[in-house]
Amino acid sequence: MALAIKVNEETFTPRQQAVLTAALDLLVENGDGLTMTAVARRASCSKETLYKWFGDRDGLLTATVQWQAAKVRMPFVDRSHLSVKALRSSLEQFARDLLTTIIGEVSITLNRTAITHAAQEKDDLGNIVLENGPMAIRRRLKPILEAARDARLLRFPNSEEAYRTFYGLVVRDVQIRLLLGDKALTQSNVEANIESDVKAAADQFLTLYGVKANS
Amino acid sequence: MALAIKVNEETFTPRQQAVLTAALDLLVENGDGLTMTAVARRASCSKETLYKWFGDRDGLLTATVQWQAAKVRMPFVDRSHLSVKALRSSLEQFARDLLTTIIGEVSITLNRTAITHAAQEKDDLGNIVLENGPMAIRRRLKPILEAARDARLLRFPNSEEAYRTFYGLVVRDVQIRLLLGDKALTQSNVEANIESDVKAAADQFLTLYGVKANS
DNA sequence: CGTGAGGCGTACCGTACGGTACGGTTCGAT
DNA sequence: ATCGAACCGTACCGTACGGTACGCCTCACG
Repeated sequence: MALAIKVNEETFTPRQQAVLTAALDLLVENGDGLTMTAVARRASCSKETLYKWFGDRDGLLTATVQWQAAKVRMPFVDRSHLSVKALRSSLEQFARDLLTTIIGEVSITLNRTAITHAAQEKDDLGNIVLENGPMAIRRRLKPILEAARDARLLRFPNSEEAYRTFYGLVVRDVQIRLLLGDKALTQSNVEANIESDVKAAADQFLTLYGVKANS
Repeated sequence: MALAIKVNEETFTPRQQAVLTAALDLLVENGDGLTMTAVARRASCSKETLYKWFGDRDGLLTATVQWQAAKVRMPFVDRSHLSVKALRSSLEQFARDLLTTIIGEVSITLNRTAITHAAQEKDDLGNIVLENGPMAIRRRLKPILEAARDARLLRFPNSEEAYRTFYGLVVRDVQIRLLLGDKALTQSNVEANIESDVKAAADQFLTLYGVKANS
C-alpha cells in the first residue's frame, strides 16, 4: 500500500508544474476532460513529453492530485497558551479552515476524482486525498485536543472519538451534498454561513466535551 | 432540472429488473465495469434490447441507480407517544438505519457512481441519490424533531440545523473515508461499532438539543 | 560552428466501447 | 397453421482516446 509520499516543491520543475496546473484546470472544468491530448494542447507540450515525465495517464493523474493536495496547507494555530478562550479560537480556526477547504472547487474536484478512482480498485488517489485532507487535520487537531485535556479544559475518553465528532459537527452533510452536485447548495450560499456555522460547531463541541461548559 | 421521479415497483418488468440487477452487480464489482456489452452478456439479453428499453448507456445507468436507490426504504419509526425514552429510541433507530445504509457496498457504489456522474455536469444521478439518501432521512426525521420540540422534549431554533447536526454526529467522517476507499475502515470494522456509535450520537444530540438533558 | 539532448507538433496505431443492423428463434394471438 | 412482435446472439461500424514514432526546431555546450 503506497501511502502518500511527501512532495517537496522541488519534486516538479516549474515547467512540469505548469503542466500539472493545466491538468488540474481541465479536471475542474470537466471531470473527465483530462485526456492526454487535451493536457498536451493546454500546456503546449507534446504527448511524448507527458509520457516521459509521468509514465502514463494514471501517473499524470496521481502527480496532479498529489501536487495539488499537498499545497492545501492550512495555517497553523497557536497553542502556546491554553485558556478556554484560546481553545475556542483554535477550534473555530480549524473549523473555518476545514470548511473553506472543503467547499472549494479544487477540493471538490480532487475528492471526486479520487472517489472515481477508488471505484476502480485503484485507491492510490483515495489515500492521497485522505492523507492530505481528513488525516492532515486530524494530525494537527489531536495534539491540541490532548493538550486541552491535560489542561483540564476538555474531557473525553478517546481523542480519536473527539476528533471525529468535531469533524462531523463541522462538515455535517455539506461535503456529500457538494460532491453529489446538490444545486441547492451553491458555494456562495455556504460561504455566507461559514462564520455562524463555525461558531455553532465550536459551541457544540465545547458543550459536549468542555469541562466547564462554555464561557 | 429533472428531479428524482417516483419509481413504482411496476415501473420495470421483472425481466427489466433482472437486467438492472445485473447492471448493479457489475457496478459493485467494478465501478467502470458497466459496459453495454457486459450488461447484455450478464443478463443474457441483447444490446439491442438494452437500447430499446433504456435509450442509451446513461439511461441504463440512471434507471439502475433510480431503481436501486428507491428500494433503500428504511423502516418507519413509531412516534405515537413521545416520551424522552421513545425519542431516544427513535433517534437511535434513525442513526442505525442511516449508518447501516451508508456503509453498505450498494450505497457506496451508488454514491460513487453518482459523484462520478456529477463530475461531468450530468447531475441527474446526484439528485436521485440525494433525494433517496440524505433528503429521505431528513423528510422522515424532521417531523419527529418538530413534534418533540412541541412536546418540550427538544429545543432548537431551526429544525433544519438540528437535522444537519444529527447527520454530522451520526455520519462523521465515515462516509467520505469509505468513498475514498480508506483501507483502515473495513465494513466489519465499522459494523462492530455501530451500536456504540449510535448510542453516542443519540446521547450527544440529546445533550445539545434536549431540554432536560438525558435520563 | 557543429552537435546532441530535450522538447514541440503531428501523424499514426490499436483497442475498447457506444451504438446499429440483421438473421434466427420463441411464443402468444388469431 | 400462420403471422408478427419481441428478443437473443453476433457481427459490424465509427469514434475517442491511450500510447508510440518521427520529423523538425531550439539551445546549451564544446
